[in-house]
Amino acid sequence: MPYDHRAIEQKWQQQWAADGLYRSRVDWDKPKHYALTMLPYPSGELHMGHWYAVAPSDARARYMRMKGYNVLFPMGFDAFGLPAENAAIQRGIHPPTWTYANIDRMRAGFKAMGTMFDWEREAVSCDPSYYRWSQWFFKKLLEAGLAYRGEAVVNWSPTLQTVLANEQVIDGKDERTGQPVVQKTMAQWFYAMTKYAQELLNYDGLDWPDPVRLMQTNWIGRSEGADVVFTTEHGDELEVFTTRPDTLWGATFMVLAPEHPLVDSLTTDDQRAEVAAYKEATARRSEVERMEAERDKTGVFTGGYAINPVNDARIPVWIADYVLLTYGSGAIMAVPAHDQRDFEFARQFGLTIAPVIQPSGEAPLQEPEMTEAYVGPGTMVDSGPITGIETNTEKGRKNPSIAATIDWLEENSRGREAVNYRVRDWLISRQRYWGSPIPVVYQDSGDYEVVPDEDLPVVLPDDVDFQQGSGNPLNWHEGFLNTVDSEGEPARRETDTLDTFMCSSWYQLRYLSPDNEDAPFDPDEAAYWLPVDVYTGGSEHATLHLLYTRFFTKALRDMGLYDDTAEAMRRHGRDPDGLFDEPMLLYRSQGQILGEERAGDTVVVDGVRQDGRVVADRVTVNPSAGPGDGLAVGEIVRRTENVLQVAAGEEIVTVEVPDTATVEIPGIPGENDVNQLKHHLEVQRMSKSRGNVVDPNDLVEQYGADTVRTYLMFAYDWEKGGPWDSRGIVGARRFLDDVWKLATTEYAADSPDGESSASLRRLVHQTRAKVDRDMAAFKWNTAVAALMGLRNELQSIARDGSVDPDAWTEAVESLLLLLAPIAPFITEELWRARGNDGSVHVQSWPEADADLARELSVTMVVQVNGKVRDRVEVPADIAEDEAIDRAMASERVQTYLEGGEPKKVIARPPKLVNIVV
RNA sequence: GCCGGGAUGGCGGAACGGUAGACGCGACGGACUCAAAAUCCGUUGUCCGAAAGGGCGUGUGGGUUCGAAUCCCACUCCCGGUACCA
Repeated sequence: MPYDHRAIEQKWQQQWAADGLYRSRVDWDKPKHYALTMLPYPSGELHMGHWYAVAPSDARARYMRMKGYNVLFPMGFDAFGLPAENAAIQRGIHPPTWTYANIDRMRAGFKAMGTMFDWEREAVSCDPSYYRWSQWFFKKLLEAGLAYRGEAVVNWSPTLQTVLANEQVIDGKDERTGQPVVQKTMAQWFYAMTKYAQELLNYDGLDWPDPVRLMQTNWIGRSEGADVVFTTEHGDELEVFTTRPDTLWGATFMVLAPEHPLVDSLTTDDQRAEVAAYKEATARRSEVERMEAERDKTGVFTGGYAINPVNDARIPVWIADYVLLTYGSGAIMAVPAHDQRDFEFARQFGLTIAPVIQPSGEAPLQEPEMTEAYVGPGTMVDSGPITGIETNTEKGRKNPSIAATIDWLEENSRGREAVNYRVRDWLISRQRYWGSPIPVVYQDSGDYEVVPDEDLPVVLPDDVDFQQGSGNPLNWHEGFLNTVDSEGEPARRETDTLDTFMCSSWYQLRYLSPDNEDAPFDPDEAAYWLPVDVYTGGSEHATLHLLYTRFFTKALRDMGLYDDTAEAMRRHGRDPDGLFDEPMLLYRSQGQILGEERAGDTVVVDGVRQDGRVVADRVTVNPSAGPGDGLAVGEIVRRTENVLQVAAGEEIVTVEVPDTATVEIPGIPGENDVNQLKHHLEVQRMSKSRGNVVDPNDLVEQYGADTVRTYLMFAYDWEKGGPWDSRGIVGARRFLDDVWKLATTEYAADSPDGESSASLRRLVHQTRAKVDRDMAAFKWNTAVAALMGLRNELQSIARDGSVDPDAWTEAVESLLLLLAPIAPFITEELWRARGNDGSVHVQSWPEADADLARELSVTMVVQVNGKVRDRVEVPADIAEDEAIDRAMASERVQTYLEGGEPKKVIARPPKLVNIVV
């Protein structure tokens, strides 16, 4: 009976559904395990990246189930977002139509993948029954003072009169029209995430990868220092945050962000034109560009002055784009002698540089000889009350000069100790249609009111017209816009929608009771399942999504939204203390599957040169063509629609291929067109626009889902990812073919012997231990490799019949059980075909017996000066003396010793002895 | 720019500071076959050597150590994030 993956996978998909094998229900008598993997955006079909993320997570959930846990492993869809609107605009498909069709395809894909998702717990974020609660949470946050209306800049396209996503802006221009984009300030909604900045720095009790914690810690960016109040000449207060208040006496100018509110009043009439021009230029730059330290410093003098509160010095106020309004107070005091960026700025514009630290034991700093800012330790000079105090490189109060300055500032009411965070409040407004409406109405007075609970959700209207204008169609949907406030007075609805990160900040709660109409989640379910025990997802989410969801959990806790859950926990004897501080206890991230590298076609182009490019009338694919065979000859390195970039020798030639041109591709029969020309692909992220997508459906059809799962888990270090290789998959299929044969062929014990049987049992129990360890640690590739190793051994035993039947059966059934989480279909079929009762997936995990796994003899390496010179078989429990004797007895070692005594011997029995001569 | 990660045979990848290259792909040789595919058996880092054996070898340059792919310092290139892609 051959291995027919199509029949088997169909059969078990249906049988499992019919048996309800993957329903997960609260059972207080069993330990729970909430396994969660990031919900996908429904972009179309499942692609290789989804398989790579989800199949191992599914294997992990199955493993935990076999380990005896009651496992909850749900799936849903993060269904609001930009691509649906793009489809609407470009192809005229309505966002919900497009989205729900994609969800149907992807759900079917996950079933074909063999996942153990409990589909009765599915949650879809664009469904009104879901976003009703997103809106409700917004209300709660607003009532708790954690949501507020503020101002923020957006990418504004003056041509389209619309707000663009960062992704839609390429090099300061709109990607579709090529027209410039400017930064524009708008009133928008925020969550006060900075209130939780300090708590978010704490990872106690969390098993999260160090790099993720580091990135989040850096993202939050805590710095200690002081707030110091300067005054303008008009008497306006101008507060700055500084980490080096001790250098206040060296502040020779101030720099404000160009958007700072005091810029206009500070600017003198002669500087007004220049300042206005600079502000406009800044509006065209992105934040990343502004922060590039390598760039030449730019800036403009406002003409205004400020008074330094420590010495009443009158210092000029400049504006420069390297100061951001979003960090600190949007203004800095500049100490060019001791800050490199300020130093460069001062040199660029000829501003005063005044050293206030003298390095210890070095020549004193002197102007104008300084070539860079001095940031080392020393003694404070020319600094009024703190002159003579030592300074080191410590931050905050640990630095004596800073501590002294803070004390002085506070005593004299000129400033105070302060902590500043780089992290900003969470901007949740999106000027988009395809998102959850923000449940707010605006009265004629300009005041706003929240929509009452009984009117939630504010439903997103279906009848919108994307063609009528550009941007958010809610802006001119009269039926949506016009409403009344609580007094029955006319009011206008908020047309901004919620950031989709908000939907994904609480979805783990909705899975607990997706149909609940009374609350976002059922406290009785939550009491059992929360918190998430294992979370998996892409490393690209390390800062944004993972910080947002941590913030959200803490906010919910503080708003008392877990109180009922805690109560239910107590009823069941579970201590709720600390269980609502963090959403996910353990997190692991997987890498990305990149596209397969591919050479482009070598083409011969004939046509005419025109405006620096070639307009082709004939393009012929010819791998052996050389220079001179046509107007342009070479590999296609890039193709965008009908424009080719051809690498003709050193030069890249742009070739336009009009409809009238002839395209000849010898490998493809019939009439050819420009779309069939292959261009060079680098190893890079798979995406439709790059044309390097590998469709898993084709592979499932050809090899089966089990093979695709096994291959994806085998071929990469899961946390790293790597480029797709279409050839390697046959190895995974061969492995499953071999497993099939081993489990279905009658074993003939022709010449059983005790030693071979014990040796096989040793390997089986070593493999059990290895796979157990690897699966616990998400090391899928080495787990599969260990199973392949067992396969190899069983194949050789099948040939010589050297073990007794019991040892054989134990080995084969161990192989099936250990493989079950990875390849659920074939193992289920084989398990039952061998006459076992019940599903392989509800069996107990085959635990290793340490005694049976213990190795009796070991190959000991004998090194001379760290180089391997001999190997000897020794008992695994060999003593150190004995190991050294055995090593010294080696003839090979003796030739290196040349009769002398070793200088030193390092013994690490039973693996190694190193003899130094 | 800034933050985080990575680099090991022809390829994907293994290796508690202790035998570098497990496992797989590919390639090569052989068996089976009229032949091919599939399958099975074997070889496969590289150089010198008939062999025994030896030299070299984990992105680059230095360092620590009896011993470094692994730890430290400096660099190069690649990937992810950079707050409106999700």
